[in-house]
Amino acid sequence: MTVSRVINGRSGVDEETQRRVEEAIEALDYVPNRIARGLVSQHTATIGLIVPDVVNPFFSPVVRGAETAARKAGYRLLLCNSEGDLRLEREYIEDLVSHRVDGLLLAPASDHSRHSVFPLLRRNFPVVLVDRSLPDLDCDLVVSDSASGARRLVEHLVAIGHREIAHVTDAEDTSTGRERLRGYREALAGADIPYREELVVRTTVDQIGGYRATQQILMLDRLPTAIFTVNNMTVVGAMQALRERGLSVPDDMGLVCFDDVEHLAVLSPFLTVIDQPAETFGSLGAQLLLERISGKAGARSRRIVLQCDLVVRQSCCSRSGIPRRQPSSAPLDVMSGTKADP
Amino acid sequence: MTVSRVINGRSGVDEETQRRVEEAIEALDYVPNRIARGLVSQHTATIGLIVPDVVNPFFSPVVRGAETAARKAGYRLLLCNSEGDLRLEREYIEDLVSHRVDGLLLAPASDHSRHSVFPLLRRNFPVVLVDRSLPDLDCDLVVSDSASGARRLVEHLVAIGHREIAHVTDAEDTSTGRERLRGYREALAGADIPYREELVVRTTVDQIGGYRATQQILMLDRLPTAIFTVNNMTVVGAMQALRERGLSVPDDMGLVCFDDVEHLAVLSPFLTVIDQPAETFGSLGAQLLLERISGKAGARSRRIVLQCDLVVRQSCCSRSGIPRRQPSSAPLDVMSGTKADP
DNA sequence: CGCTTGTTTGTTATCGATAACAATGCATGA
DNA sequence: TCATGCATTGTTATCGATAACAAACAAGCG
Repeated sequence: MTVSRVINGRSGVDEETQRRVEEAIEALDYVPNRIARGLVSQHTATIGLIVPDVVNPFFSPVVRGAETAARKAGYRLLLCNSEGDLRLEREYIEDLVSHRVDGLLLAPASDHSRHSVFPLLRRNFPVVLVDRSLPDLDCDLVVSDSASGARRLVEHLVAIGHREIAHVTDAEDTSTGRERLRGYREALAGADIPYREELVVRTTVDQIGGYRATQQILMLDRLPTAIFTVNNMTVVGAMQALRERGLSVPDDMGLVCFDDVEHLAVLSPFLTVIDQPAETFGSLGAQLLLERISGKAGARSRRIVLQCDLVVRQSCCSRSGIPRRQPSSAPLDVMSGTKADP
Repeated sequence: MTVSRVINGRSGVDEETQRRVEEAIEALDYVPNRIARGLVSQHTATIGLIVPDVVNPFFSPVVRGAETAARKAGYRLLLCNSEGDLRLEREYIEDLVSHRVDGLLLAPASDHSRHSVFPLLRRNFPVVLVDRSLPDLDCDLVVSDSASGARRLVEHLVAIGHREIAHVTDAEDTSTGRERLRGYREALAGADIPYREELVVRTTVDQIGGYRATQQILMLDRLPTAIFTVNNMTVVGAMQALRERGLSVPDDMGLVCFDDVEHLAVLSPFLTVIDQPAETFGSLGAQLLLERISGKAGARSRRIVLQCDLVVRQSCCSRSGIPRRQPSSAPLDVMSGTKADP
């Protein structure tokens, strides 16, 4: 008990005793056991974070943002990679609850994640969703304005002359996919361009999905002049499919997508994209979660919608007949559209 | 006690009782507390992973590899971002120990991390280092053959005609920096090219460091024909500095580095690099750690050195007078050097 | 019938930290 | 001298799960 008092800096310990305790701690390499402390205090100072994939350049900043915010508040982060798999996601959730994390930050795999999250909310377990919302679920969340972003992206394509724009999207079981599709349709409608079913291809939102979807688009009799893919992984697959067919971007086909990639943006500023504030998803999400954990949050759920930026580069604006924004000759041109600066 | 027996599937419980317990568990949303279980069993089934930065495209695969390997063995991962900061790293280590993680996977910030790690080893606490080794420390580790990689990279530059090759390296307090510098010198020596002090610039291994170091190189009276940067972050800064000076890669300056970036490799296969098996660092590191935790490891430390691949693309081979490997005209050329395939 | 054996369930103590309370020693003042 | 206050230290019980052991009861057997 006296040792406990010394460690926690409580008053009422003789100076001489305190010195002796500190000596003993030093001599024995004694480190207090936070686990045991957690048993008493009923909180672990740990939060869980589940993302589909840390390697995805959208999610790794989310992870960093969350980890940094958590640490600054004295919390630790248990990281889980759901691989976008519902079963795995559910296992992770159960495991985290069993580990008594104080709260959960979740980037859901799909709408079906709802079934794993609902029981937590019913028990008043602190949960904050990031990136995607879940239908009919009243829960704190941080998302971006996908519809508006997609609309602006497609409006940009239209403004520079594209009228036949394909869209690679997901299986329509994610809020982001639905919203981006909605933005795409709104932009088309706003420009009096008819919506053509065959130009919208649903797929898994990974590289191979983007590849296959683009192959399917390239089998159309009348090819579109530009492709808008739903995220940064699908665009990679799309690029591969285009290359295999000998199509160059942007000369033969415009290509735009959601999510910027920091590295890429500097080394090869090429893709025109909608840039989401990924790190903020993590830091703000963690902040909301910590507020809820500490009871500062109130009963009402908070839904934060972040705005994204349209970053215009060169991947969609040099089609024959469609003027480029900049002449593309000198190597210096590659600089335009760069975001980061040292 | 009977409940405990049911949960752990032990024998000696009446079927009728078992059914009643299960009903109660269901009705009460009861979830066993692993924390309390850990108090008894003295292990948490949790490992700590400290990396300088999850967003770095080298480290995010390390994290994924470690997380996946850990999960498959029933372990969880506490992720920490040291930001390459020694103080923060030390705090994280103490915190993880205090949380009673069963072991620690560490990508050390620098040689000085030694002082944080040594006390752990003395207490026989399971530790595995990844990416960098620490001087005079007998510890399990997974690193790559940096010297050989650097040598091959510079030998390649020499083979295609470069003789004045600058090197952006770190403050010489990391094993990777030293080894890569050694490889650089060996390659020069092997080609009878004198080592010139002013062509080697030490810096912090981040974007801004690469930027400043390259600026310094560009202030030389006689410019080199190629720059070799120590990793994927410095190369980004180098690219920015080159662009600011209106120098094009590879026409005005060759540029090569350590670490490939998956995204970049497909979207814009441009940089000639040494590709390290990043994910394997994580998965193998976790495997070594789990073996040590379970006592299967034996007293001797295991030091695993992974080989890396030279990936030749177009960032160093078109200097006037230095022939390109491929003529650079058709868009299809951009495909050469691509690693990933769907 | 009494003893052993096996099945099932319940008690107690433990992990490590700590809240709540109890005990100890010493000094002060009535 | 003895009660009282104060500073300091020690005890007991607790968090939740479980190891080790104990108890309760039925069945089988000589």
